[in-house]
Amino acid sequence: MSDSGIKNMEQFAAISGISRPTVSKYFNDPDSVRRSSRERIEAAIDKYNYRPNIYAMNQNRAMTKNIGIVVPLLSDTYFAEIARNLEQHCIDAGYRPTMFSSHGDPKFEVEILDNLRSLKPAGVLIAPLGRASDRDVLEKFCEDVPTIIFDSKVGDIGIEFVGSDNMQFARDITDYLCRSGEPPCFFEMKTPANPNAHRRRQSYLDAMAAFGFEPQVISIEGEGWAFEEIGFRGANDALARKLFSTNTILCSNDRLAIGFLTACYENGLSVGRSEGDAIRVAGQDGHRLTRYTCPPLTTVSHNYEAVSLQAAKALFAAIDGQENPWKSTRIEGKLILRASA
Amino acid sequence: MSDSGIKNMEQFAAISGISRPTVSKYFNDPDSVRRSSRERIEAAIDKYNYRPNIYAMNQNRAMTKNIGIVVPLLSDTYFAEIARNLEQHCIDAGYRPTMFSSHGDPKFEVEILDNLRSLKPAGVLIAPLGRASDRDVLEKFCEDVPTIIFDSKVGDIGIEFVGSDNMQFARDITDYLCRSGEPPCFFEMKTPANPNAHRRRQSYLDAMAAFGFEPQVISIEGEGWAFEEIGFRGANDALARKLFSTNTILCSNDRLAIGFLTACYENGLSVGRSEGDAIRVAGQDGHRLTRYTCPPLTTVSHNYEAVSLQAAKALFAAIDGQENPWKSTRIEGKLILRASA
DNA sequence: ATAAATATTTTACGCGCGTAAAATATATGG
DNA sequence: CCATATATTTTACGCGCGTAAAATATTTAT
Repeated sequence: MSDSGIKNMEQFAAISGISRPTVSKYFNDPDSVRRSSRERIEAAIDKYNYRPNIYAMNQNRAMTKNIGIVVPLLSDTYFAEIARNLEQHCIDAGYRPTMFSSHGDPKFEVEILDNLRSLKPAGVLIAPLGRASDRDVLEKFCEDVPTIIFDSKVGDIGIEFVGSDNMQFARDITDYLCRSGEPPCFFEMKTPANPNAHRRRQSYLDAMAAFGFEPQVISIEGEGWAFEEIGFRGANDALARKLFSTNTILCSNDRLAIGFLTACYENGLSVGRSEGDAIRVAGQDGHRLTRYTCPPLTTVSHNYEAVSLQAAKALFAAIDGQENPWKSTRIEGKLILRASA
Repeated sequence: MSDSGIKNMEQFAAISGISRPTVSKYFNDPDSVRRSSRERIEAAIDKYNYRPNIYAMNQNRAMTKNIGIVVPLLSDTYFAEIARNLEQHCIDAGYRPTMFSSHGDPKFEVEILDNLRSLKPAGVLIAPLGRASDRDVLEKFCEDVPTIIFDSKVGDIGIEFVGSDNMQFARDITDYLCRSGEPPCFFEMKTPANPNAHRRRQSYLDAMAAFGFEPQVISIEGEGWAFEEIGFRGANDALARKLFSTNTILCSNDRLAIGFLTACYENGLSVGRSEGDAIRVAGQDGHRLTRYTCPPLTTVSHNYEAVSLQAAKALFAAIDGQENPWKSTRIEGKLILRASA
């Protein structure tokens, strides 16, 4: 019960006693052939376990069922989670998703886009690197292939943009922190990889201004994607230098916050919102593990499901030929109150 | 500067003034054509930005440069990390790796293997689901495609097996824990997804016997891959029922340990090896974030680099035609002492 | 039962490229 | 400058499959 010598559809059709094109039709839609043909083909499949070559199939197809999903870094849990969601939606809708990671490198991003053309995808869902992306290449790609941009907006290209409302994230959590204790200092990377970081900072500044509080932004050094380590070092340094003017820290993202918590722990600072606690720490993103930090981290979670569903549906609609005007959707996150703040 | 109407190598060759097969040769090895031809081709590439279709290329190639990398779950950081390593080795060696995730589902694993045949890979690196895998399908696949099995051994199939020495992991850390304090209880899932869990338990039992200590295994309920949650609930339950006979817990893996730490925190148990601490907790795997738990987690880390390098090299050798007898390599992990134990 | 309408299968060609074998161009030796 | 050896390029065909258009089978109407 495996590939018993049958190497292609030609041979398979021969032993089935049916012409190859009919077999081809069967694989594209089993109901498109006569019942008798179908039964003979299925009997042969059971017997020889034949499967058509998916790449050859797509070679001369008018429209493939392929969908490319591209994210900056699959090892980042946020992207892994959203990519996983998108993948599932594609599968449920009968598409064949393939995932690609740019590894945080614009060169890879361009290469992936080039390779994607070979796949002849019906559509593509991409979270661009952001400011590091080769904008011209991206734009040209969007002209040629139905593409949804998600997470980081890059101009008004593609079918539409879907992402989280990062300004709302920072606004809501700043608001909460201001009302429940000392106003927060904002803790971020000086040169963030993702453009959303800038929106969060700006929104923090706006929210603080609305409250009439003096904002304080601590921008730490660090390159790359090892955010926990960067946050840990930055926090150690900032704590040693007593840089924080209040006892409340809002981190630009959860991974920085995780590093921050570790620094607090090692400096003997008890984190939390209770009487005896020395410092409050909050993050943003709704990272999987924030429920399991010590203490559990207060954060604003992306609405992963809504973002991925909106992006997927928009792509499917475009593939189905619907011509909608370009639009940008930013979905609200949800404040998750835990012990850390 | 993008695809300016040129849709295939035929057209590209025409405007370059060179025959298509020569262009084909160029893309397979730029030095295999006359310098003058090469220059004309490269000028045309600059001008029209043409790239051959990678899937059509592989259609009738004697040997592709494709390598498939298959893991049970890309969202698990251990697999994400090892897959990332493997991917890099493949790229460095001039291969084209493609990553696949079985999503913990044997059906997907079989489907991936089917699709992989369409890719005509030069070789495959796969971490099977383990006991859930369809063994017959796997075995048949290994007969047809040069395959290295890593992480979980399934029979003696494939070119060779490379994994971590899980028995050494549990032995060494049990040894350490016994020497540095009370002997550990073993905390694990009752029905682990990965067969290595059984090796770790057995090795714990052996090590305890060697010391003459009474072993204690706490096997908790829980299905799926949400290990932190499973560990958290199991720990809460076990702590409430005072199931642990000593103050030291060795978790079967780091993700369970992360959940365990959270349970300790919420139960007011201070974790660590200092005088005033109530409990010691250790994990196994060397999960990325164990450095940033509170307290940082003592664990045994996989030698990711050695495992992935050995697996990749073995595959490359097999692809190059070297006929080595089947072998199994288990690479030692490294004890990482931190504050939790 | 027969002609017309409809469903299904075949024929014939194409997709984008690799690759042996044949043809041609360049290099080497005298 | 010509013959032979060698480096390159072309010719011709194949890979595994999709898809219009033509051919055939089946169903429906009369």
